[in-house]
Amino acid sequence: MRFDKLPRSFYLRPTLAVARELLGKRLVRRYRNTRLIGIIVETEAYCAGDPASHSFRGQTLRNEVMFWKGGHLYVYFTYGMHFCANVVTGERGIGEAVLIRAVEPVTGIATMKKNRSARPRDPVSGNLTNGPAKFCQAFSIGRAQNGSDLLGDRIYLTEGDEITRSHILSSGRIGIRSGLDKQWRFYLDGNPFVSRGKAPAP
DNA sequence: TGGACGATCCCCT
DNA sequence: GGGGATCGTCCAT
Repeated sequence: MRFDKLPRSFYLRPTLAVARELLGKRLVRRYRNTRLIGIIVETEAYCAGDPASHSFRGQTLRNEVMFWKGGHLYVYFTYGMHFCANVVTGERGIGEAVLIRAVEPVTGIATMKKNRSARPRDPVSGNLTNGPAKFCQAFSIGRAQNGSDLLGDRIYLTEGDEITRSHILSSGRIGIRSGLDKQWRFYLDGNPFVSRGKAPAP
């Protein structure tokens, strides 16, 4: 197989390294006898001691999965209507994760469009997965996927094409009110599937 | 038990 | 560029 599944050891490393190196990796979602695949093009890191992180005030029922061992999927519900998906990093009990903010659709685009077409406006491919909640909707990721093991067969990550380090940019994270000084958002320079979210001024 | 708010998105002006 | 949708979660009464 050309694109091998990422091993557990990939996730058990410093969160910022994982956030950067997730760029270019392929996310595979088995869904109704088909396969949805996207290349990760934008991530954000949420670390221990970080006031912007859900884990900052300790473990609760909601953020429990964030404290699991690296290589699990933490899915949360927000704004009364959206889901966002994170890759848990580090050892059990740490509480760190990487938010998947955008992917480039590769396989199963027709299904992604269908999943996104609950909205009246016809989604075009550039508007399918260029935001954390859009990606979850296109890939049909919701509450049932919270806690998924990324070393399983339903949702997992694989190697991708090599990404040149100089093609990776960083910025402040989007949509948060604290931790604005941290340049913990990573994305591929010039990739059209990166979200158009407004980054806080540096 | 209540209220404030959120790691967003979409539509309108 | 601004506001509304919409509800689970958490913390303060």
